[in-house]
Amino acid sequence: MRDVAERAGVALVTVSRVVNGIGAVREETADRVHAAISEIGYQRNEIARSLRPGQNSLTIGLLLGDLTNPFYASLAKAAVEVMADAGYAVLLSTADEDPEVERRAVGELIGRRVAGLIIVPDQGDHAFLREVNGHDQVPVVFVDRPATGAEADVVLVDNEGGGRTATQHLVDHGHRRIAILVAPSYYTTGRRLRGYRKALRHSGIDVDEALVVALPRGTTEEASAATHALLTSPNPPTAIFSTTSFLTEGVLRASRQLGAQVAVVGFDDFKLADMLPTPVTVVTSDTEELGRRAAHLLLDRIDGGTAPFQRIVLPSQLIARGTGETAPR
Amino acid sequence: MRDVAERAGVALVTVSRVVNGIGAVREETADRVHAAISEIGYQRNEIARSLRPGQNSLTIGLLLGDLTNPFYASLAKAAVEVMADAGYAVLLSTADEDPEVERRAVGELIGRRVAGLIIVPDQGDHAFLREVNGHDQVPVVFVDRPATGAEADVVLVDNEGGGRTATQHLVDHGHRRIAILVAPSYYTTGRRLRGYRKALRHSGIDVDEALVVALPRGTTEEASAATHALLTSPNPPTAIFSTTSFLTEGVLRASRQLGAQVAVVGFDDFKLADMLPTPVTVVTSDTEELGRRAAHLLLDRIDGGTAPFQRIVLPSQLIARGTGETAPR
DNA sequence: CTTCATCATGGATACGTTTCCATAGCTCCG
DNA sequence: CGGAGCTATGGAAACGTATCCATGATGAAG
Repeated sequence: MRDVAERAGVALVTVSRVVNGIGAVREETADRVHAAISEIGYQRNEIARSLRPGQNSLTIGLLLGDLTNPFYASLAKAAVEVMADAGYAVLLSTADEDPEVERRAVGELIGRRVAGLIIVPDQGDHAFLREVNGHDQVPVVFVDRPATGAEADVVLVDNEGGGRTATQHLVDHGHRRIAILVAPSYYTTGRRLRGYRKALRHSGIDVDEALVVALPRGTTEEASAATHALLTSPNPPTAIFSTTSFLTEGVLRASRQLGAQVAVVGFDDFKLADMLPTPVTVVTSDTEELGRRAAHLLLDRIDGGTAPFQRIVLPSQLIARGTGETAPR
Repeated sequence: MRDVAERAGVALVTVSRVVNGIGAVREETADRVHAAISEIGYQRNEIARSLRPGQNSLTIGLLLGDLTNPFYASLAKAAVEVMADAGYAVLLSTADEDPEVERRAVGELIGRRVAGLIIVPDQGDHAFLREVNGHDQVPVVFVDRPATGAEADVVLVDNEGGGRTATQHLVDHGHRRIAILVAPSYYTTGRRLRGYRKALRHSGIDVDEALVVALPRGTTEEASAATHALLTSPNPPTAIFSTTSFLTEGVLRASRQLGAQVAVVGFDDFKLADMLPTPVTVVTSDTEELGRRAAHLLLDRIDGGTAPFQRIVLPSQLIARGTGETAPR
């Protein structure tokens, strides 16, 4: 900028004014400045700019899990879109369900003076946010799961309702022995399990705890193995509710391998679900909307919004495609 | 930092020294500073830090297309991983194949003084990089496609080789009338088409230009419609090479709808390809490796690497699963 | 005892902006 | 014709950090 000023024969202030289009500058002077700018190839330094008091960095931090998971990818897509429209850049950071990594990542982002944070929190305690967040607390929005030990806006999916819908759907098609696969470390699958229990109780069916299968890591392989075990057991279930798209994949692989005729409903839709030999029935919600809502919530906070913390719950809906509509046998 | 200094009763310099662990500071003094730091909740301001001369921002820009596309998602995942390990943060920006948006996005990133850029360029001219890039040219690495009008390192997939392999595979299984679906605006599909032509010529088969189908936008729907048209034509092909995973999906949908027995090989693998009624044969390459290589190339440049521009081509390989091995009929 | 090296600490400066305040010239009005 | 108000411009300060240089104290070596 100094070079530009020198070249145009004006003071720094004048260049600043021209660049920002603020204040009175004679047209001829402005032209000279513009000429100098394009000759030099000058571009305003946003970093120096954001250093000034009262000026935020126009950058937010987005902290989530493995982008290879379409759920996170849609989330990121939507958030980046909304933020870009609002003039914000997005610092992307991934913490694969590791509390320590997450903590450090938050520190890095705060250190870069992001104006806000969108976090998909893992199950660890998030009280650390208060300390690491420094004096002028940066606004935070949690997505997909609330965080323990920290108060903030949060955008969720109706996990319990979805779990109930999925289970009820199977009951409605005559199933009584319905297994559920859960990844215990996830908040979401816990709520889905609760919906499962409620649906069964509501239908007067006792929950057979042998059919509630906890998968420590929540991987496709675990789900596959668990399904195999369930279906080859003496008293197998006639239906399975898998609470994650990864788990659903495992269930499908195992049941195909066994040639079993088990009904399946999965939580979360996935690509090509309708193209499989038997199209897959799922309960789904609008992941991109999740990201958009979170982004807007964050923007409100950044703009000084002082309303009480919100808890937005997006609806989930069932898409019947085939695997969920087979009768027990 | 000033507050910390005041509270600890020392000068700014001393705090800086303690924070960075550089220079001689009496242990007792350092303890006092540390105490003040945690009392105040101080966190070093990376922005101010990067403002200093000679210090880069430890941030890079990643500019690519829709994250919902698994290809971009894996790329981003790998790049973020490598960069995080090297202590860099990643500014994520998406420009959906729109040259004007891309140009502005690059400007934004440069304005934020990224230390380097990883770009998946669209087909437009990239000479603008030179001007927008300012005086001290920020290093750039292109991924998946080279950019016209700009010299830089680039990491590619062996598109031509992959196209040739895919086509040859179909020829080897007895096919003579092989259609190809191409999105003309993409650099990649153009090279795959070239491989297709070479394979056919090599086998002494004349290319029937009616079987070379250009899809203006490259969407699944277009591919579906084109496949329908091909298969219901008087002289239909017995095999289809679809040059993109989106196109492959369209081909599969249309051929299933028609109940047609057409052989299919797709470029790029996709999830559940092995779970479809007839598992899908694809040519694939390691997308994450693409991102990793790009990241490392960029890090080398940021560290002042001055080697001539590299052009890395990753191999592609065929995975036979079923749709590519059916005989013509 | 003097000189010199070393240690611990501090002051000033620069990075690139923008905001606040100041100044000079001009116009308009009483 | 003098001052008020406006226009166009410029100077100085501040944001938070790290580096360069300086200073005083302490101890060691001669």
